[in-house]
Amino acid sequence: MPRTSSTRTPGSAVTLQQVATAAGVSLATASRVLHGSGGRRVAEALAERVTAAATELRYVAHAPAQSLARSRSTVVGVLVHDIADPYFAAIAAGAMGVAREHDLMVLVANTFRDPGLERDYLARLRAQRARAVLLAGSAFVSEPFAEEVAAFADSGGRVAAIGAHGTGIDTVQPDQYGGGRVIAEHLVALGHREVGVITGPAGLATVAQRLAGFTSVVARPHVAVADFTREGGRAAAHTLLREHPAITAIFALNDLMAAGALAALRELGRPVPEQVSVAGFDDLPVATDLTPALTTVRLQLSEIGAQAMRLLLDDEPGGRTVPAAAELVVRGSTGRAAGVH
Amino acid sequence: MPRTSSTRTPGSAVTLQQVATAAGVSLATASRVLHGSGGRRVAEALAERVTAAATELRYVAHAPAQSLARSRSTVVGVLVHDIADPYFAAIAAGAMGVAREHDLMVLVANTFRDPGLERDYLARLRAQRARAVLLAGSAFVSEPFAEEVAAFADSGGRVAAIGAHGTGIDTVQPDQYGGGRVIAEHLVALGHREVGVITGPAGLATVAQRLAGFTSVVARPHVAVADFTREGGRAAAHTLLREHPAITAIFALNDLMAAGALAALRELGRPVPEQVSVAGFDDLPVATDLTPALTTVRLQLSEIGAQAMRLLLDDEPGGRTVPAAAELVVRGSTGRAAGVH
DNA sequence: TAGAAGGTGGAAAGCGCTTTCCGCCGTCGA
DNA sequence: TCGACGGCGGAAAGCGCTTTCCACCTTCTA
Repeated sequence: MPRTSSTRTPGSAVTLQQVATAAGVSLATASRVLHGSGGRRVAEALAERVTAAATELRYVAHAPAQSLARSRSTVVGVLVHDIADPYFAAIAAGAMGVAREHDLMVLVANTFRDPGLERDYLARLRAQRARAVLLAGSAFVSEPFAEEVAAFADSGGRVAAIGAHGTGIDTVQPDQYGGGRVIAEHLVALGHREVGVITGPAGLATVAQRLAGFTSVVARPHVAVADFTREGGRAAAHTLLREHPAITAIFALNDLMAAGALAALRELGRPVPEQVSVAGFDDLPVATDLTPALTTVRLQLSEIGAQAMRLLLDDEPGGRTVPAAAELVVRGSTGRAAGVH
Repeated sequence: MPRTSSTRTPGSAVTLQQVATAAGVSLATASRVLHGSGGRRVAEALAERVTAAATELRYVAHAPAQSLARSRSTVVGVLVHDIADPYFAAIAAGAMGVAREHDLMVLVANTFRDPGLERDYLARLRAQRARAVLLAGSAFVSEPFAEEVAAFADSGGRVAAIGAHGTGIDTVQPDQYGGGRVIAEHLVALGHREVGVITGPAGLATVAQRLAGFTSVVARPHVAVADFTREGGRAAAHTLLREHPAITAIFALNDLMAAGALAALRELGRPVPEQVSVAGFDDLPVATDLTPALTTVRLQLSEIGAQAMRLLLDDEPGGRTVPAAAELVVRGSTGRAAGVH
């Protein structure tokens, strides 16, 4: 009888049957003691023997078998474009905190911004019978993806998203529009009239919303498209300043690109904010460490991720929308427009 | 007969039996066609009927059932202290890239630096029958944790770690010692004699190694302990400068703390590097955006994560050690010691 | 004192797959 | 012409759990 951990056969895990045998009870009893969801009690004496045996043997339940028998798993999925992007990392961390309160494990699907992979991962999350999936990347609004989302929901999983998404699913809606607007108002109040905007890839919902908020105040900014990375922002800033030398302010649609824009201005020897003001969006931790510190819009990303996970896990009917604030944070990178007194 | 996706009963997923019935073949045949690992072929005509039915019904295999039957799962675990920390995010991203090449999903366990949680997650990863687990956090060298690692390996899972770890498991070893040494040499070459070091929590292997490398050159630096965060670094820098005003250089054991140290120096109005030089470790993306840009030690984190995942997934025997380079990157934050000409 | 009611342990039937057998059929060699 | 053999589809036995159902043993009540 394998009693101590040193005598267990390596390579084969301990089963509940072994625990039951070691404790001298039936399989059913052992199951009731250790995972007692049958809603039944077991006599104290037996229960103790079982837990003792389980501890002794280092037993942990075979999760796949459990999922099969209970037809519900203990994993949830989080779909992100790129976990190395601090924006997604913060959301994921918030979501994970809540998941852990519910004793769930988090399967992170890193799509590398590939729509095909996005679908694929969603299908695999369905295969895993993940209880829920959080679409953290502002997904491309493609037909096949929407179908895959529907299939996931059909098979009994819950879906929530950050930002705008189709019908029926829960969403946490950061006030992207309001954030864009408040940055624009801030720049206008400082006297800026020639303004450049560095946007991200078209088709991303967040991009459209932030931009719409901004243009609701500044009707016709000069626009350059970049790919939501620091390098993209740097290149776009160069382009913008070359083609429109009169620009006195640049609004980058996220902080990463704003960091790139600051780098570009440094390279050009144009002082910030004396000659050109720069603003970002997200308020990533890096914003305070830039020079000058970045004026931006604060999204409480970790809390947003947590909130989305809460929506996924309470058992209310779906289709809800929870707003999340976007708050202007003024730091040193914006100032009065050159020539305005 | 539920033929189209619109007539499927919601809430209950499609099973292989349903696909088989729809295709007019047996369960076994359907299994062979769709997941054909039995090493057997099926006649063309039948195979086509089966795949057609599967597509039609949007069938995806029940992964837990598959894991149970095959007694091997398609998930791997990655254990990190905090996914929101760019250090771990980069490692995780690298690991995920390789996992995806192998068609594996990644379960990310965020331990929030809690040793208890670390153990707990490892047990749950074992419960999931994760094929392998990557210990990305330089784990606390605690006895119970080591036991849990052994239990995981015993039950047939592979284990790899970044940085120093017990026996038998694969490890990727960034040259922490060498990195610490090279920073020290750099500072000494610049004439610094009074040097402060901001270390992390004792018990972290990386901390010990980086520090050891450093002190192999600078025997007795002034040491302040912080908790590996920007705020910790900032506070520690203040302490260091208050207690040892003669310090002309600060080495923070990671870039996050170095960013904090730079902030502290800004607050004190001490110019960097004219009065005080600052160096970090890791070369996170933020390093180039600090002012002045940070002198640091480059670790190719993403590649390190990828390499570790490769070790986990090839089928070579374990216990290997793969070194990873640590390369000095000199930027603007270090300069000649004040008073040295 | 007997019968009902309530509590507790165990046997067994799945959960959705994989995979080993088994048996059928057609082909080929002697 | 007949037996051996190879190829391929299907039946069925698990994989490790959960949970229903049944049997048994105590109480408690009339």
